[in-house]
Amino acid sequence: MERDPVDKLLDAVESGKSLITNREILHFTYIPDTIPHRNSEQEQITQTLIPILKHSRPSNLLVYGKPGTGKTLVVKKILSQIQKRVEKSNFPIKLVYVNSKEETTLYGLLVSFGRELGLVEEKLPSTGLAISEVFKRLLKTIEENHYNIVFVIDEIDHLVHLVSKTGNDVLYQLTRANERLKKATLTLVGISNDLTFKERLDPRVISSLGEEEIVFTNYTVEQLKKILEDRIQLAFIKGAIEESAINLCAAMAGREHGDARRAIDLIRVAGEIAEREQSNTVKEEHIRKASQKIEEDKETTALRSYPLHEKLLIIAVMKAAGLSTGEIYSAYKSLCKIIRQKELTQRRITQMLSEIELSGIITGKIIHQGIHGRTKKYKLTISPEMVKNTFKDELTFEDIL
DNA sequence: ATTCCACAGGAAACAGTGGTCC
DNA sequence: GGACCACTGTTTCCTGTGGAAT
Repeated sequence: MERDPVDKLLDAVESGKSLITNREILHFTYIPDTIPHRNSEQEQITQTLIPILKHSRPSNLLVYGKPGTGKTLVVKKILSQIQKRVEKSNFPIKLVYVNSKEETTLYGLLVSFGRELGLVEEKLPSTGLAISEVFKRLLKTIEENHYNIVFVIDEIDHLVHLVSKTGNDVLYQLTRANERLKKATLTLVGISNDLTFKERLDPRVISSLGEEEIVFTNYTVEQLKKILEDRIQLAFIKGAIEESAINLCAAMAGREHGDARRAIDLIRVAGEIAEREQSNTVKEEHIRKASQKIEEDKETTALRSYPLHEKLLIIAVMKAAGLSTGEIYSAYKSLCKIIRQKELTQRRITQMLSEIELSGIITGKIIHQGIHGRTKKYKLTISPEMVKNTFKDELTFEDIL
């Protein structure tokens, strides 16, 4: 009698033991008691913030570092420690943490700042007001409550990008807010992934925001390995991961500017794959598979999240691989005709192409063809099958794939 | 030495949405 | 109910460009 294949599989999975004992620890946001290899940075940051405890205004602070170097974790940890110290005193310190990437607009960023200060919808509506009005209300609340604010702006480079688009000088006003506050203070802590973003800043802002700067250097492969070992000890059963796998994992993450988040992600996914394959240990091949899976997942989510015309354009590039903008534009126009969509102008399409190029799904190369003009030739960096598979469920594209 | 192609990509303006305020 | 605001996605208009062809 042949056994049911599903049953067989389920039996096998049940009898195989789990390699991972605590998944929570395999997420980067899990904060261990100590953050490894960042003692000097922690000390520096604490130094600059100490004036708060002495009831005076500390320097504004800029923290730099590539993704996954632990910047945000360190800042959050220190601030919560400071807050604990002053909790019982009658000297209120308020910590406000805002991530610029989570807000699409400048307005939204200021509003979420206001919400943290306890301004409700009626006092600070989330649309409709002038930005200067929002600002006025924020300062009024701070002043009235005699708050001492530490305003942490994560990914401040993104904020600078937003500001430069609208031409508003909110950052400047923030850095000078103390001149308008009499019974309260405002300290800014900016966190940035981009070491060059200062160049795009108004020089008046740099002088006050960049009073103190702290750089988080990239983790070395050895440090990554130590971090991994710490987490593995907590999250995997003993001996579940082969030494060579840890080495490979640290090396792969180290190659990408020492990103600890990526290293931990890699080991987690590798563990899951190994479990599914009912392997007793996590081996090098699992790390490799994990790396590939993470890449592919990133690509499919990116593809899915594009709006209609961008998707059409990606399909057009797929069909007209290696062709010039003009040819891609005609391909796109005929696709529009088939699915009865109004086509956009060529100017908009060139813009979209460069936006998609930024995400890495397509690459473009400028070609000078003499009398045949200048153009940019695009091609997909991912496999056409990937595009087809991702889009095949969408009814709109039924006729064109 | 000029000309001239086929776009790239900047700047500005505009339409539409969803809101406040008085 | 009209003036005003922020913001997005778009169109319109424009200037610039490297090198094959002349």
